[in-house]
Amino acid sequence: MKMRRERVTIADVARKAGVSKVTVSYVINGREGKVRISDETRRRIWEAIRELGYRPNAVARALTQRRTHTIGVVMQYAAIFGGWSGFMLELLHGASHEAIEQQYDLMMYTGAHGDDAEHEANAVMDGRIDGALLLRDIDDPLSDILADSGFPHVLIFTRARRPDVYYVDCDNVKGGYLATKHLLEMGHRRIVHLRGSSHSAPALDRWHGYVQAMREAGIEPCEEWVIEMPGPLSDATPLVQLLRSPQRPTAIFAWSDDVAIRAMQVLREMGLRIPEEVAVIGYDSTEVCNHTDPPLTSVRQPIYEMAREGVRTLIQLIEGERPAQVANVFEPTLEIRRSCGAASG
Amino acid sequence: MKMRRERVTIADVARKAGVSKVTVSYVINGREGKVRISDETRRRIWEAIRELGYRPNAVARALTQRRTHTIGVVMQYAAIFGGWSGFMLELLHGASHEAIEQQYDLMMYTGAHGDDAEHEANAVMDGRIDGALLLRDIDDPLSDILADSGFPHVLIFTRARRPDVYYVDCDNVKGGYLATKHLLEMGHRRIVHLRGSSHSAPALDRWHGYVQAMREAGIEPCEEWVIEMPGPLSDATPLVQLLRSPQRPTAIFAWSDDVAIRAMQVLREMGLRIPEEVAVIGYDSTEVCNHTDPPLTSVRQPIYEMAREGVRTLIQLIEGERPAQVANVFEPTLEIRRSCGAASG
DNA sequence: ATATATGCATTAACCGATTAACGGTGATGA
DNA sequence: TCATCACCGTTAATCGGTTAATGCATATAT
Repeated sequence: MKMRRERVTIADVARKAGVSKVTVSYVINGREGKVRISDETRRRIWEAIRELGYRPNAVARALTQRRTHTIGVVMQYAAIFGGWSGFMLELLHGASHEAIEQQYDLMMYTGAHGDDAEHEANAVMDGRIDGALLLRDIDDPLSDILADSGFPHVLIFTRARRPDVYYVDCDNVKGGYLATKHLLEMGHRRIVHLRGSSHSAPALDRWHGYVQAMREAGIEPCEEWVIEMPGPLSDATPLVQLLRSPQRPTAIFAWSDDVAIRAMQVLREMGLRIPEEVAVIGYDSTEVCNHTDPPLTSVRQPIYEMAREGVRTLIQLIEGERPAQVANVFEPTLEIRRSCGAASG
Repeated sequence: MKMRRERVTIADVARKAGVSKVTVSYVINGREGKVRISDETRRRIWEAIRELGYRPNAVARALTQRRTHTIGVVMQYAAIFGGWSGFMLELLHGASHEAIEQQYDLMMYTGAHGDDAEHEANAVMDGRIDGALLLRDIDDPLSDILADSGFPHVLIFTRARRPDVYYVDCDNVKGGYLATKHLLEMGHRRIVHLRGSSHSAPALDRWHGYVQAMREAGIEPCEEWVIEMPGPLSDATPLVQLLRSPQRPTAIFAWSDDVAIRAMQVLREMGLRIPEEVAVIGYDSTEVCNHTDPPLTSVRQPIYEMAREGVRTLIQLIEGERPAQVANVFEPTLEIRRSCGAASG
């Protein structure tokens, strides 16, 4: 058993068992009803499979069936793995849990292969996956190409631009509103928003929620109060400058937990106490929020469940069902910890 | 462009361009030298490809070439995504970075499909991936099966049991030693070790490093001081009990960052101050250590780089090279923060 | 005695590509 | 005039499976 054996094919098994390839195929796949196989033959075939150490080739099978039982998770950049919160981890956990349960495998695409959308679409639709979960920007053309080709896919953590594209999202306007409202209720007026990328629908929506809450409170948020900070490694000098200004903001609403954590770091370096001098609120309420100093109040979206739901929907599409609702929008909830000065709980 | 077109194959392109399939194949793959194609023909073929919206089928290609340009990351359980630290995130970041750079795609396997090793081996060797990166227990039989079949694979974050199996690891005995030594140098004598699973080579090695350092200091670590706590959600009552005993431990060495964070949580709940009453040290020194309260001193292994190195080695194996050294062992370093009372820096 | 059913398995075609080997011009050189 | 070469491409086989249609005994029904 130690040497590198030649590849064993179904033909080898058939030869050894003294039957045709087709018979072996039927036995392996348990296609009773189509064709009948005697117990004796079945036994001989399994024996041959065992003795030869035969392993079915999924590629060959995929070619005839035009099905791989594999789904892809397509991200915009590999850098999303560089986040400080466990967002991506929780997403993958949910996705793989559901995939395993439904006997699907997972492939990961992180863009930047051939760069342009057409090339990415080629990679996605090259037959290796039956469908894709897209974690992409709102202005990304990939979904359009897939939709035009009738390729099963579901967007997650964003809305879709087209009415025929399935997506799983959380109400980000409401989330942004909840966060800002909480700060307002804690008495803050000068609230800075650290916004995500302008290509990200969640980021834009959360920002709108912020604006809405501010206006509702009779405050017109000025431009300098909205700082684009897509990731924890983004340039923080605009924030620092703002914190040095005479009319220093008293609260920060960060569009994601990791950016909030970065903000807390900045505050600490500047010697500003949280939440006494500046309150901070994050978004996603990932596990890390429980362990920061102070624990980070954050708006929760049920990442794990949303990812599972995305996979569930995708598999339905792959298997020819049409889930009734194209949009699957979860509700965000506020999870109060300590970074905003409210009584935790 | 809106309707779901039928699958376009290379034969369709050939027909439209008025040439044979083979000619199209040669043009697409730029196989100059093998066969000569006139500029005019080449032009017609590309035009046909564009007009028909042809996308090459990677499955068919993989069948003939017996190559998919895809590698698998094989984990033991999906639950590894449930960790509180960004270990898995950093691993995936490094792995996908290197894979992208080398034009490979990534598949993820999280075990538990058919359960037993033979089934898992079938899944891994079913032709969809060219090689695998294994993140598995030390007593796991999967690597043996792959090795016996000559299937390219590399173990990461563990050593190998066989001399012919490539692996990328970090010196965990030394890491455990470093952590314990640091606590000893800070004056601690009653040091508890929160050990990982007994199936995990890193966990066992770190434990041995702990024992070694303790003995070197003339302390025989008693059994109750070593508590098995593989994950942050493991039962913590043994730890709680130990902390309630009259001879309360003054320091905790956790085998991973997330377990260390859990320990800090327990300490906080018991009203014990860190590091004044109990010092805590973790392992991996992931990003989260910078943000905990207090920042967590931890032994660093360069996860990102190790993952890249694993992929690099794997691709060499796939492409027929034999990297000189089978074992690739990185050095751990101590990263002092605040949770042990030492001057941070 | 003939038709029908049942049990068991086979043959042929196909999935969508790749690779090795060969073929037919027209121009050039001996 | 015949051989040789360059040029441009084709034919046939193959990768490792699946599916539809068919074949051929033997047993049972009419």
